[in-house]
Amino acid sequence: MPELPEVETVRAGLDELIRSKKIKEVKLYDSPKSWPNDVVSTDKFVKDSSILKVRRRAKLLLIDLSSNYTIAVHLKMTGQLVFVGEESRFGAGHPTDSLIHNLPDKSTRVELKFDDNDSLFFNDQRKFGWMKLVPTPEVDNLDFMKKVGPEPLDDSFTLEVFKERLARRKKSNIKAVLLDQTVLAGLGNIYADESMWAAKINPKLRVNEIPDQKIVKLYESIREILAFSIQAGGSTNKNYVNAKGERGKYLDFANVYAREGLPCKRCGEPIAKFKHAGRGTHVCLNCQEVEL
DNA sequence: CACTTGACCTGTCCGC
DNA sequence: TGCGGACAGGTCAAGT
Repeated sequence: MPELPEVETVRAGLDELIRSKKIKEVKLYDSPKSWPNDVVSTDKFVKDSSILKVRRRAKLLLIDLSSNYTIAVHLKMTGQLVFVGEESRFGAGHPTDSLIHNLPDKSTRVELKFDDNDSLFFNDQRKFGWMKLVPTPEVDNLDFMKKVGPEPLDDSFTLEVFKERLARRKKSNIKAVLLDQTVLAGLGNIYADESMWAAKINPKLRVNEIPDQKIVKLYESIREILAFSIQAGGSTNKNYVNAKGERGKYLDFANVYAREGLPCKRCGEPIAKFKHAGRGTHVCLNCQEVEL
């Protein structure tokens, strides 16, 4: 999925598109057997309630309902939340770069139907994602919410906070640490690689092997890159789309992710890709001083 | 304990 | 064209 900028883009789009709409019906397209996650069913706390607002914490979307319940949605790798309204159904104003043409499709798991006949589709090709219904006051008590690290774009996320979080994992590999949601919320494979390139950090180093001045640069880079990507509507590599079914444009500006073999934008050496911390990892061997 | 690996699924792409 | 294997943006549980 979707990392922080993608989830935030979906959140902002959804909040605008579905806020105050009333849910008329919840339709499940997948049998519980093939999708054993905890699903929103035609529960009385969903049907006939209205959308109050759409929130985000880390990579989790929280759709607050007037019933005082919240639909929590995790998109994982391939989840999509796509709104289909009057305009997209009948062509006028249909986004030109929409990747979504006809819904429901093969990957549709859940449809929320609103009383004005607009719909919100939850699609998920790989079925890793989930939706669950939680009483709104209990959202903050979810294990996930208690464990997850700070929001990197919050004002309260200072350089000192970042250093504190990293200090918990001094001997660990920096890439694994950046991907660890309990250290810091929201980074995934794309933005971890992009941030380390910006700070000229070798992803193979342990946290305590990185000079302080590069940690400072990493802190700034993470915030700048995430903010920039939100402006660009996130990254679409394969599946990701926003709430209107449109692609994100961040990868047009990416420095390393999905650029294997292309020249580094700083030094011109070709970008390399290798497996590290269990993930495809993109670096400039020269700028980041990486030995394969 | 802390870190690494495999599993969850489906689709796509690459090499033979 | 067909088939097997590797890989894909995330997160757990299980194993070392």
